[in-house]
Amino acid sequence: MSKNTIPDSETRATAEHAKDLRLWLRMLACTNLIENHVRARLRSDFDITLPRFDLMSQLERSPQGLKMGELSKRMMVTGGNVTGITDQLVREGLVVREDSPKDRRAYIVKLTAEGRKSFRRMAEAHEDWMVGLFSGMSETQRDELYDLLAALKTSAAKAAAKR
Amino acid sequence: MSKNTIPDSETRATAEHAKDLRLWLRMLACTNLIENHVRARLRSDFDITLPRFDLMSQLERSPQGLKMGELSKRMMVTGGNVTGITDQLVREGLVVREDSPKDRRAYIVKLTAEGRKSFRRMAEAHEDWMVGLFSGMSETQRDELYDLLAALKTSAAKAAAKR
DNA sequence: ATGGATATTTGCAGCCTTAAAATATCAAAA
DNA sequence: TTTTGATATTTTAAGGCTGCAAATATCCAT
Repeated sequence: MSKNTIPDSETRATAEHAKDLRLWLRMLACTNLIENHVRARLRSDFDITLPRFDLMSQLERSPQGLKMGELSKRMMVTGGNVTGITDQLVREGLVVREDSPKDRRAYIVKLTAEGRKSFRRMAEAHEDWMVGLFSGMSETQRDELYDLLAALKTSAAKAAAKR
Repeated sequence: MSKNTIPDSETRATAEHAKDLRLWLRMLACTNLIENHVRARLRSDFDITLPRFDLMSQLERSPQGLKMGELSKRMMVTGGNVTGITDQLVREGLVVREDSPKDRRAYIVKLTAEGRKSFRRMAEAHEDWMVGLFSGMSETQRDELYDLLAALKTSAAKAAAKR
């Protein structure tokens, strides 16, 4: 009997294995749910895509502007990618590329006045959506989740770095 | 003084607002980190994309097969999409479309023997990656995270449904 | 001045996505 | 039985994001 109540290390390892997978799948489902919702609303309400919103969001946090490479790093996408997204935003008059005074190879991307105004409006709505999406959780739960995600970020970053 | 230590409801609401946003951004960062890692490894190790892997994963969990519409619902993507992904997998001999005996409009998609074999191999590696990515968290932390995500899923699903 | 990094852009090819129109079939009402 | 409205799926078309590799331009240390 005790042989079955206390799983051997092999069984135990497999069970832990499956648990991590379920954990990930649940997390992915949550994120997709929220992300899809946000994408849809950004499109329907503001006619903008998530990557473009993200880029503007990075710039808003760095009023002095960011180099393309910095954007690439922060957004975790390749450089060629940032070029395309930036092009589009420039076309729409929401951001500008300025020559870097220090480095003639580099551009510094900044929000335009209109871009800043536009972003603020979207960010406000975005925050409201978030409040709504998380409103079913208690403040304690949200705080705990926030802390656990910090632990996860550390763990995953470390593991992803190897290899 | 006490005027500053106890924020009025306006300030408080704004602070809570910002917290939800930060929580989401952190969650998104975590998910992207893991997802990008998984995508990269699926591609480099098995030459497959995440959506295709996901579709096979759904089928593995439903050995009796699934209709296109069910796949669409479970994967949270549009129907036209499932068609494309399925086409590709059929071309590679990993899944088959069988006519539904009940409903002549519908197909039932199933893994082929090769598809099942192929998926099992990938799933094993996938699980190992997960174990690695979560290994920096204690079992307690992972359990807590799992439960909190359940709460989030409920909360977000409810909020997303409105509208 | 030379050679090796660095910052970006470009072009390519693949994939995913939505949206709307087209097919085919089902199921129930008239 | 015919009609009609819903359902299941595909097709088509247009738009965007993505990574990767090659091409440019510039920087910096030797």
